[in-house]
Amino acid sequence: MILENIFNMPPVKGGRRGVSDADDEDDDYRKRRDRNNEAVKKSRYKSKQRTQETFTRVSKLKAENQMLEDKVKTLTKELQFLKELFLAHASNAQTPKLEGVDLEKLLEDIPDEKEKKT
Amino acid sequence: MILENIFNMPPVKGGRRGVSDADDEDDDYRKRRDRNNEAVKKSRYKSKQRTQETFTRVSKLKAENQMLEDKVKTLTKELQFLKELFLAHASNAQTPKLEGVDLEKLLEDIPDEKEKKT
DNA sequence: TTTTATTGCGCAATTT
DNA sequence: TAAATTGCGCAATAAA
Repeated sequence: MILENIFNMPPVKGGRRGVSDADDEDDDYRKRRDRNNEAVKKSRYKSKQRTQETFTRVSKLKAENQMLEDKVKTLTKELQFLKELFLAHASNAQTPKLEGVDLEKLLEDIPDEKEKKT
Repeated sequence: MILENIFNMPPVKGGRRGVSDADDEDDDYRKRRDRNNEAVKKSRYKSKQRTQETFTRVSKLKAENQMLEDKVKTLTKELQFLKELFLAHASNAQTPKLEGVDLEKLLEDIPDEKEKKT
């Protein structure tokens, strides 16, 4: 945690460190720098990928959301309709005012709880 | 588009460019570098902000989505129930099998198409 | 301790 | 001409 700089020693051209080392350490340094530079590229690439995916994710979720909202709207309307139908029938069993409606079609339109995504 | 380097001239210590310029240009250079460095920080900060917001966006959308799915599920069940009720009544008007159900409560539970977000 | 992964930062090229 | 972006390398340091 102190001043180790174990990884990289700045190119200290003037002022050798040990005694029996010519340019071996320089090569080592370069080698390490190059490897790190590669790692950096890799890391940044991954990062960009994630960001991109996140944006895509937002798009998908927005679309899914829209679909669900439409569905809720439709279901609500159908329920509203049935509700009125019921009330009418209940309050006046002898006057099937709405009885003539396309009940069959309505029942067909009822979603069967299919379409379950994630 | 060529090799202009209009913005920054690398610190060419040795080898003056003009003749009547001592370190004015160096100061200029520094000044420009510093300003650019600031701009860079600012830009990267904004970038991170956007990324962060995007992540937040995903979370919110996911939550909203979950809510909508639950709602659809509930509405579907209610419709399913009414559907059966209807069929029972239609096929056998004299045998109100399901008539005893908590119709009132059901009707109350019906969403009133409120809650319209964006 | 060594190696790889992340991150902040500055330079320069390029874009706006 | 200045500010905003972006690719890139260095070094510190976090994570393996």
